[in-house]
Amino acid sequence: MESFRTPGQRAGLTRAAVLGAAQDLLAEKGLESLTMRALAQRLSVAPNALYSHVTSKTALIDDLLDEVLAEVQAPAPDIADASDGLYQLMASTYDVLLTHRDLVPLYLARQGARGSNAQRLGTIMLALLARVNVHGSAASEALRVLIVYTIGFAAFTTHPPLDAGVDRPVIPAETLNNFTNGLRWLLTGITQASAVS
Amino acid sequence: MESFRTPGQRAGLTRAAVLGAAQDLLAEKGLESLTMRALAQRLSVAPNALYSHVTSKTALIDDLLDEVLAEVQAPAPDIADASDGLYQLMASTYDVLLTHRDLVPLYLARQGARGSNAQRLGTIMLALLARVNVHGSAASEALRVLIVYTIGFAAFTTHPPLDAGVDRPVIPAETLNNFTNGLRWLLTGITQASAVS
DNA sequence: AATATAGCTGGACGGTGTACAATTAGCAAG
DNA sequence: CTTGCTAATTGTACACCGTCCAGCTATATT
Repeated sequence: MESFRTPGQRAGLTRAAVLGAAQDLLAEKGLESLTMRALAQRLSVAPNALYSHVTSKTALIDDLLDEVLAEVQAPAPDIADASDGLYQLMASTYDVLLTHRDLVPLYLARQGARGSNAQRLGTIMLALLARVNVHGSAASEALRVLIVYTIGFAAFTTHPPLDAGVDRPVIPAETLNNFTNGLRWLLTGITQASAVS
Repeated sequence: MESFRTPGQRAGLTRAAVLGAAQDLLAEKGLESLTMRALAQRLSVAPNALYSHVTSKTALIDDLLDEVLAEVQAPAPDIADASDGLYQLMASTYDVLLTHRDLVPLYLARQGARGSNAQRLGTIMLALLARVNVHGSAASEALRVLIVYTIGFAAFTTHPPLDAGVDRPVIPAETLNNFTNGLRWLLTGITQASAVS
């Protein structure tokens, strides 16, 4: 509990170590417990020490969000069926989000992470959309719809939904079907719309 | 700035007054400024006084969320075209959400408000879904998809999206089109799926 | 070897939500 | 008309939060 170091002595912290510990703490104790003080304690360090490696808690979380997005498996932009590529990408995103349940509300509260990984995924999505003849503003619209839907659905999956009293047991596999169904609806809608215009 | 009342003297607070002031404060100063102390000051009352009418800040916000949902204009359950009824309901919800921008992130972070108004809307939606031959678990799935999509889209509308660098000006009318397009995709998907099964 | 830099600690500041005890206004009952 | 109970309100305070500032010193730079 007490301090082992006197001022001036180093603890060998790294920015990566801080991010990693934050991710662990989040996974173990949940979002509410992710506090700068708790994080510092886990690293056996004074709370202020963190600010040598992270400019603010907000920035820390932003980095966390983008770091998670690195796990998303994106299909090659030249995949045979572009529409299928979009499907795979969103499905993988959904999957990744479910393995980091506590972060999901943050994606929403903040806004979908402008980090480099997010940009990478965005670019791939736009490329795929272009291959199904969706360009310009229509493309960014479709992009938005897909992202919204995926993150939103993850939010409703991870945290208990409202349920207007129908059937009780929320089976994960069912929920996955639920997600993929809606996703397909959106994708057919997007591609059909481009066929008309 | 100072206290006009001595302990024991009443201020005539009501639960409704507290909720109302909270809503005003939110609209005027934004989410960050909605603090128990600020709320108390606006009502010329000590911060603790609020706890005679509200059990916690969380509960207060929950009530706020549900109160806003009362503004949603729901179509009569026996509207001619049930699918159109769903469309109108979600469109109205989207509209209401946009007039309370600061609450939107809260709907997501928390989870869609289990209050009485939310239940009322849920029931109506299920009734409409039944009329387009969607029942049981499929119905609650569809319900979830529609809610997720609407709230999620509102979130991306109110708070600046990420934008992978295409076109700049985010015209509200365009965004509305964006929303209604996706909504139609979902609705056709939902109804078509029921036609198959 | 001298000096700058950057990591760390101690301590503090201003903010938050909220519990506790003491006061007293308003109302019901005698 | 008095008495007493309940519930609204205040003052005070606690524990916690994110973060700034000043000092110390191990390390990198010159």
